[in-house]
Amino acid sequence: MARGSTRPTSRDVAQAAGVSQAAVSLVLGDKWRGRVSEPTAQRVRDAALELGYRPNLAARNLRLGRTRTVLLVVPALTTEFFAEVYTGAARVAAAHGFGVVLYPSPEGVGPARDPFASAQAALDGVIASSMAADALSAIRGDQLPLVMLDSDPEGSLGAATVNLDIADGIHQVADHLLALGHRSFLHLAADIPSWTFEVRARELASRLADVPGTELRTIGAPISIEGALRATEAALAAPGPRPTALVCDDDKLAAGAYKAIRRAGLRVPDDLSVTGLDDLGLATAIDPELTTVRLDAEAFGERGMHALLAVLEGRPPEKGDLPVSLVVRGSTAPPQ
Amino acid sequence: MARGSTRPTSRDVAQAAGVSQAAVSLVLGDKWRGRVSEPTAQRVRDAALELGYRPNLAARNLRLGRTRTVLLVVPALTTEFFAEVYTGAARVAAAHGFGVVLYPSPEGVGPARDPFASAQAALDGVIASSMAADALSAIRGDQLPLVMLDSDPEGSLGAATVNLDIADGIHQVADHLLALGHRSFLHLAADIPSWTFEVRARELASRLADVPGTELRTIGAPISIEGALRATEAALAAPGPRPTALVCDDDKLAAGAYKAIRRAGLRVPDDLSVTGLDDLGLATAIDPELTTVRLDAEAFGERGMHALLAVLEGRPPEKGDLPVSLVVRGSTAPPQ
DNA sequence: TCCAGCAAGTGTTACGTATAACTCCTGTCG
DNA sequence: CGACAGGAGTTATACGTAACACTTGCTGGA
Repeated sequence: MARGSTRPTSRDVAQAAGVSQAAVSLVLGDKWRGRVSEPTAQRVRDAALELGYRPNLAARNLRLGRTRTVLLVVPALTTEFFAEVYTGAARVAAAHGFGVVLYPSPEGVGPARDPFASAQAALDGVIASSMAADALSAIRGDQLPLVMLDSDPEGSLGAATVNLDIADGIHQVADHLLALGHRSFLHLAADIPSWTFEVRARELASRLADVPGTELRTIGAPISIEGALRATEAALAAPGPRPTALVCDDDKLAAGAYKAIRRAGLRVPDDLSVTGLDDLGLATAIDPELTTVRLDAEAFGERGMHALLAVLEGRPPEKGDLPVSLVVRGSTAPPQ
Repeated sequence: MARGSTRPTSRDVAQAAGVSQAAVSLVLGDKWRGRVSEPTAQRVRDAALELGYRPNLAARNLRLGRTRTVLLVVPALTTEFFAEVYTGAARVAAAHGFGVVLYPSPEGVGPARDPFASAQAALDGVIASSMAADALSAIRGDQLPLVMLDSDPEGSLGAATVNLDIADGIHQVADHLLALGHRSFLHLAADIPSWTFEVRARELASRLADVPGTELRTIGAPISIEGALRATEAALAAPGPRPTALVCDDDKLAAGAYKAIRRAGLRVPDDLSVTGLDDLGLATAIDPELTTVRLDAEAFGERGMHALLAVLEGRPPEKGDLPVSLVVRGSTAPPQ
């Protein structure tokens, strides 16, 4: 608490305005129509302003048994993707009188340990990315209303899920590369266990399986430029015919792959076409600009918050995946 | 709160263990040495585990008058810089039993409006980046202990400040470019009003003023790849001799400048040397890799949290700026 | 023998708020 | 003229926790 004097309470305001504490609560809680006269209400408001009164949230939360605060559990914020998810969620939340507290999994890769020890705030609900899924047990233990982002709709133990249509995105990537004439593919996969990445692998393999004469190899890498660089370098140094198309699980991996390709003395897209997924700012910062799948992160966050509000009010959350779209840029071309 | 049954309280645990609520509080609060016998304490712990008891934080906060939670106010998390600041701050906080709640200024550029309406958590203190300085008035109004990051040590109204030695970083950049033989400079400045950017402009100008025959022009841009691209394009299209060195306020601006330079048919570093500041992952994702100033964001966050803890305990915070270092890569070379 | 001192607890209270239940007063209608 | 409806408040209480002050039984020293 502040040094020196203590913060004014509703009782202090009441005394200053010459009314009871209950009247202050009524007026400031906007529930005074027909209970307090207008002049008195004004006196209370003036006194509150004068004293710089701020309600004690701990007391209010205790009294009401709810906090109007929700937790957003995300992997580390090393790209703007989850920052935008937060923006969308926070906007919707604010419109409904809720606040959003962010819990970024500390090291980016490892799962969140105990979001409730760290985010000391008491919570009404949780929105969690499947990339931080290990927090799930603690959350379920608390019986908190839960919405999962990009998570297996079947395996989420009844929690509501909000998903991007990643499968469709991967299909579009595959179709685009196939149409260009590519037949030999390398998949640079994120080596984080998460449903969203499983979908990429499954859908890519399934789409290519429909086309006779295609080849698909897969390598894993941690989601970082360094990690992708090393994995791609190793793959390019491997014996055998070089693939002509490199499908990356996200834009950051693609940026790392670019570096490996340059170091190997090859060029994008002449020697190797590359695709990403996310459409971060990074996608247009690298040269050539990256063909990638655009995800609407803000809409994702909005939808997540809407779903959580629905759960909190006992309504069924909206169904259906969020659409994504392929953005074709300079990193893909027909094989030589 | 959870649907169905209500959460167990310390009184429920007491009843299950056959002791008083006070005993439960003592045992679980780890203050029972010499007050409760070991067997009884164990019974209480078992009962708590059995019932899945979690203390009600609102009640605890109300009782104790503090929350062991601090707020970190940052500009939007569109780069990993503030994500790392958070990581550092959260690590130190956790070691002292504190939690950190993040308040990212919604739109990235605009200042935070009311961090306390959104971050509903009750707070013991605040760490704020100077880039979100408009929140200051609300914070001061609440008399909350405050630490400012990268803020004017003189003008911060007595709040503790923790700064990176940006001035030294800019000096190193200037000296490096001068040593290479550059005399005609362009400064791509972030057009956000913030002390940290004022320092860059001031120190660059002052260093160049020491060397006769140097020229310095400045252009402003919003901190985004698009913004930097447009500003740099305009500058390159301007009449008069082209500068040979482009000093950017941060790496993101440098990435945008790269694009403008490519579009103008020029090359880095042959036609134009470019420098950044931050040493984000982006710095090595672009080609050629960027000469930039490395900031230790995690150490920055740690230092910020240490300073806040010091303020909370009435100790004087550690003085002195955090060192930075120039990282020379491929984007700088002697002028042709 | 008696009291001090300690272990092992229990009873009670306060934190600041929101609200249900109550009181008092004034004007109006049957 | 009496009763009653509503306006304008007030009083009292509970939310769950932490901690202060107290009790009880026992042991050991004078």
